[in-house]
Amino acid sequence: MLDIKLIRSNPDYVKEGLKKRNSKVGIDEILKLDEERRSLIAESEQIKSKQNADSKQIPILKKEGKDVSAIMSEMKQLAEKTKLLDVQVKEIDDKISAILLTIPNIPNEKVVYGESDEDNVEIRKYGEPRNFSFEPKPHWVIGEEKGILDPSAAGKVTGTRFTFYKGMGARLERAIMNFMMDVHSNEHGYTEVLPPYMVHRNSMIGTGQLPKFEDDAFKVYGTDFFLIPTAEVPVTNYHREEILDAKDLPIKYCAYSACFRAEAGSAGRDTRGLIRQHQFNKVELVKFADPKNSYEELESLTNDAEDILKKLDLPYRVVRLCSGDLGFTSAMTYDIEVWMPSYGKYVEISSCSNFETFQARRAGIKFKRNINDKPEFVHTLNGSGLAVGRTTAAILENFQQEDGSVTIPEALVKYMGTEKI
RNA sequence: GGAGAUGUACCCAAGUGGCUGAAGGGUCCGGAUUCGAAAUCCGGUAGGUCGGUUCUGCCGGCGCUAGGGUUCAAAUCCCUACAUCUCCGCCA
Repeated sequence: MLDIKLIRSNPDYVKEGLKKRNSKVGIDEILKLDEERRSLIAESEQIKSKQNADSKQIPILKKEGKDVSAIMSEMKQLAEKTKLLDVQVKEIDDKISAILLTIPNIPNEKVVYGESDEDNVEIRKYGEPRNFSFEPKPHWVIGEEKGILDPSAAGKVTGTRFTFYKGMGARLERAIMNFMMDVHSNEHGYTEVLPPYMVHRNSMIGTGQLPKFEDDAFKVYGTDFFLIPTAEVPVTNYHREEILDAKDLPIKYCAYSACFRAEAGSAGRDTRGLIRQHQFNKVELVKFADPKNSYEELESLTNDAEDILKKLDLPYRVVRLCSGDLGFTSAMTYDIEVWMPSYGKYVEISSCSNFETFQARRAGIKFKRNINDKPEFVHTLNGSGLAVGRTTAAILENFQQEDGSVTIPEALVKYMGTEKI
């Protein structure tokens, strides 16, 4: 959510920023409503001030034995008037916030204009895609041949875009999860969190999944809960409606969770394999940072995610998303893309973003520099550290051998208890 | 799922319709005492948010878990929701 005061005081800056996203939103309408709102508030508060002063007289006059019926009936009229005004203010408030909730974040100035992921800017590359001396198989073929991935059983039990992992496949997924959590909590200084997998509507609004993207989420029938699309939602909302202490910043959490996405609108894409599932595992990194150094925190968060790929010897590159590919809530995002032989290209495995105050304002997450200072909104950041299913896929594909086996990256051997599968 | 209790500021806590935006503690800040400190004593502040403004201040609205309602007037009465605790039931 953008700051209404920013829109009020500098509408051209806001419009300019949103133009990058080709977003046509009602800034002018907001300005009009805002003005209307403030004039109604002024009127209502003036009356209330009189009400408060005058009704204090009532008990005093009563005590003196005077007649208060005249003043009481006058107060009644005032009360009716303010009630009416307050209803109008509420209506306008609702309209304003409904619009505000659908306005995307303003991109950081470093974010270049672009239409699609084609225009993303490559920042750096690590490792080289392997030259296979044989025809490499896609991970879904490896998975089927080795009996470690079974999407058709999941189709029978649940439906499309679900997978059973089995035997060494299930163990590999679990090994990767544990490895990632250990690295982030032991080496990178994140506090481990295991969050709820369901959240209520306000949490989804807080991190920006709602109200605009309700079709992408799974709603739990008969409740007001949503299945989390990412641990970002519960973990960021962990500090909702709080005022944090500046000396505790940055606060850093890592969380494993299953993630649930309806994937509305991606019918026919990535239909095979682990790339696009309704349910997948992910380790998420979340930071609450001082606005003064949040972009440094974004760099280090991205590095923390990259470190996993380095330790696993997987080739990857980092791109900065252009405005057209940037998520609704983000001011700036680095995608980390791992080399996926079956796709013949780099595929997203992590998305690391700085939301600046966009989520903090929605979720009410503030901090104070000093005890007597006014609270300010924190900057929230997050990134996958990493998507586990896609990591499994990348390992199966990148480390497959001609004889059909898959060697296990050194760092995972102790978690797997074997050097190859 | 059933029954009951509770929800007041940073923490504890008083308060059943009007002079209570909130007693009293604690915390915190300043001072006295002391070589210094502890203890003690004196004094002071009370969070947040939305408006206005002649803007490092001042004025006003809201605000006693949240949302509604009754009333000229609500922390106080009524309704709903949520959370916490205790007991019962069920259960990994």
